[in-house]
Amino acid sequence: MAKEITSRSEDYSQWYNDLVRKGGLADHSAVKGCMIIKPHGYAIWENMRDQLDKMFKETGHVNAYFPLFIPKSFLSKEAAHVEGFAKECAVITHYRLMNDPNGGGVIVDPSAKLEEELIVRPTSETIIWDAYKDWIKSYRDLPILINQWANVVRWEMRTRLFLRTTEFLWQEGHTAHATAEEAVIETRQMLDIYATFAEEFMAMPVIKGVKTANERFAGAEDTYTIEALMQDGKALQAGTSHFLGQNFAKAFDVKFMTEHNTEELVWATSWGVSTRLIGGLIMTHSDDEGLILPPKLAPLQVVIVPIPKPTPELADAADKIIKDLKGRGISVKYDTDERNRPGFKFAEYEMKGIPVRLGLGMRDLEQNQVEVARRDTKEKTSVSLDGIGDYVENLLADIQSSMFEKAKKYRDEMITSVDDFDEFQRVLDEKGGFVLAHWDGTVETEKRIKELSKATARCIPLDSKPEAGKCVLTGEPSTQRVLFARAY
RNA sequence: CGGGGUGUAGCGCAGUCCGGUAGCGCACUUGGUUUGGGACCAAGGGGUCCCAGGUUCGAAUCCUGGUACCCCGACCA
Repeated sequence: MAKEITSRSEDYSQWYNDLVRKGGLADHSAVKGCMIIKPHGYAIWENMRDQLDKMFKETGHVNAYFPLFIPKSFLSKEAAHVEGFAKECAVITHYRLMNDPNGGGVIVDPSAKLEEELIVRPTSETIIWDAYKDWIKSYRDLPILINQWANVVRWEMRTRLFLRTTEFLWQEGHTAHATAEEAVIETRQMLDIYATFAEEFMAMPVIKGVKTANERFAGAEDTYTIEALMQDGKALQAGTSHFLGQNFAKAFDVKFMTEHNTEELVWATSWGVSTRLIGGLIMTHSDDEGLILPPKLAPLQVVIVPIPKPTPELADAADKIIKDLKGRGISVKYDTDERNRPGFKFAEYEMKGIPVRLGLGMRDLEQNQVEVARRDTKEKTSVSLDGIGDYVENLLADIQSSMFEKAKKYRDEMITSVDDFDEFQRVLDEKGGFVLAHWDGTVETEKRIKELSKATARCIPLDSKPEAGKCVLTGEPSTQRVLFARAY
């Protein structure tokens, strides 16, 4: 009728687009590859942001803000970093417009050319380390544990709402340490925070691991990642935490005096997650009826729908429920909109992924009960109004955990160990998901595997045990299995 | 950046081949009847047909260029 969603089986990409658009999360904007994040989508981001921010602060981090524009010369100071980002930077060349003397609106004023061009940050390591150079003189100035919430721009060739947009919102942590050991601990700590956030709040199971050299962040010594699996069997890199070694300290000449009066280079980390997480959230849980949101991140957790329409009696009953739920910190709305009938509202709230719906009509009131519908399983039950608060509170917790369990069961079933390349290819083609395979550790083999199978090395899982074996492609010796998948 | 597709009312589309002054469904407005899973009847309102140029007496339709989005590849969070 009003809003049809393409089914996942028919066209997975179109299903995703339909959910983003019809679920009210985002729209395309007038600028290529950029999106308008609409209130429902932005509210999810705000919930993610607030929770992560809390976790960052609990571990001693503070927020700051560095500029959007970076002098072009900064980017070229770290060789690997330039290599990684040069191809996707937006460049500011002028600072003024003027009326077109030939008519036809405004043109760039050729006399307003910048002495040094500016780039729009694709990430902020360079401008931050240029500042750290002045901030860090002594071991007493360390560590610096700064995070910033910001937008960044990466001029990608192909974009998809939330998953890869030209401009996106994220947080980037940038820390400076006196020792390598401390920086590594920080890198791993932030990876753990991301994993905890993904699993406990997004209900999205992830595999923690370290990236292969080929997949590593430009300028990092080691890149740690959390990898999630989407319902179509493709992997999604959901967050990364980098041990940057002394690469940026060298590039920006950031040294400090130790307590032994020696001069040493500073050790660094950076770590980030972005609005891409929203794409991961959608593709982990949602179904053909619309979004399914975990209660801990849902902009609205409970909606009460009067049946067939609002009346004073129903309003009284709803008020009592609202008071009870709000006292428990549960967000709830009583839908008094008389333009639509209940059936329409049911479909609409299902589309938007509201975890719990309470259907309240006179028939229910006469029996002192309410109809409770959970979005994740679409189960409906009638529950006594006495103790409804306890029931809903428990139900939300149950939805949160069962969404995680369901996603984890699927993910675990989609991890396949393979020992020869035919099987490697066949599993990817017929089943999808993660493939655990031996690899000889060379970039050449990794690239060859990608060419042949479209699958990339996602990570070397942190919990993997050393295991002697032979590379799935070359037969060369290998000491452990690596996680491969086709990825977003 | 290559290949394919699409752009017409808020949304989804027909009309384009074969040029003649724009239509359907949903949504919207008004009135009425309805109401436990996307209500029904009636009467209305709403359009630079993506943009710019060209051909023509006349262009949504033909030609040229541009632009945006979608799908598939190469590059990436």
